[in-house]
Amino acid sequence: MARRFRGESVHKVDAKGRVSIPAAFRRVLEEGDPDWTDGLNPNLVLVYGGKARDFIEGYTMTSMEDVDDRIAALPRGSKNRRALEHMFSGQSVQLSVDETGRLVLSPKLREKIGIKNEATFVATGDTFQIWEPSAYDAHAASLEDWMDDEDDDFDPLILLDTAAAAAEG
Amino acid sequence: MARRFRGESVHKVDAKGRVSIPAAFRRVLEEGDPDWTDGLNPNLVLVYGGKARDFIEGYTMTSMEDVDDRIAALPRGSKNRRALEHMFSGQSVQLSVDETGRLVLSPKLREKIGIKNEATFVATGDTFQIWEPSAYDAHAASLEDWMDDEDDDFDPLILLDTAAAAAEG
DNA sequence: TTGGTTTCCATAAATTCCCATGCAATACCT
DNA sequence: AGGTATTGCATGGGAATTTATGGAAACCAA
Repeated sequence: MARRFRGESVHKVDAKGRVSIPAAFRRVLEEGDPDWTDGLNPNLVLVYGGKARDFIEGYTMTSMEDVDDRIAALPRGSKNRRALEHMFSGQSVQLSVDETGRLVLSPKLREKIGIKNEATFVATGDTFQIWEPSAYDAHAASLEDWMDDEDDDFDPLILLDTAAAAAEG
Repeated sequence: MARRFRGESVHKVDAKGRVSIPAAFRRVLEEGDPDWTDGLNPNLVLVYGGKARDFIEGYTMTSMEDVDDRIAALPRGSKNRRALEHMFSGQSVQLSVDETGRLVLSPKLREKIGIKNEATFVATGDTFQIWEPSAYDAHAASLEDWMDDEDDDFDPLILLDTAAAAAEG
């Protein structure tokens, strides 16, 4: 596994849809783009499909290739394969980071997740997500409250205990 | 299990957020970073998530990989997995030790645990913790008081007995 | 020609890099 | 053994870069 995305931060989105990508994420995108070389700007893929998802998902070039390969391994014409192709091929865009470290979110993408002047970038391992800030805060709060419902000095790592995890799902 | 962190010490935090990492911890970080080689500076990951936690947790690269792998082994989309991803990917940073053995705590991290000019580093086995000194002192005192409540001739090693540990939590 | 796109230029604030100092711990020499 | 040179560690300060963000000008497709 290559270097992972880590961290979360909020950035301004201007009238043209430009947003700075967190600098730390740029390093990961660079490593994850086979065509990238020092001085160039890395490419990436944004997936905006999934009606129920209220975020856009960002992939490095290599992790997207990996997803494509796995889809290609499914039986041709199967329902699963077609659904995945629709989402990852149809409902996605490839673009590149610009000279100043920004990417441009087209009006279509902005509307999809309701972004206005700001966007929250969140790492999720080998991909990252772009959210409308308040939607993200609500989402994060629900996850955190759930964790805190446990013992006072609950250690989240307990969730890693496979037995417990299997029992609770 | 690789070499473990041991000991505790207090260090100055300057206006830029720079803090020296206890030298002994650096050796562990070096051993725990597969990319490290003599002359280079080791990388590490700081986890600052967990509303209830009043400390930041430091991981070596390999122990963090281990955590990531264990999270990846949980069912995709399960609540546990999402909560853990949120905490370990979203609420974490990867950074590297600088030339002089320091790391930089961003304002965000300092605020999280209320650090001003000093930080206490505490070993906890395969990870270490960074605390605001007085908060740590209080925490340590409560642990010690708890042990003192036991019998006069109480041997802490009794806590190692798995049956007893499971029964009392 | 109108709205959406790119390019190119500009800048303040945050972050990294480089150099410097006082000590403590250790090694070295005679 | 006694003293001296050497190395490592904790901290500071300032300069050099990188970020994040804004705006004007050149493009373009419909």
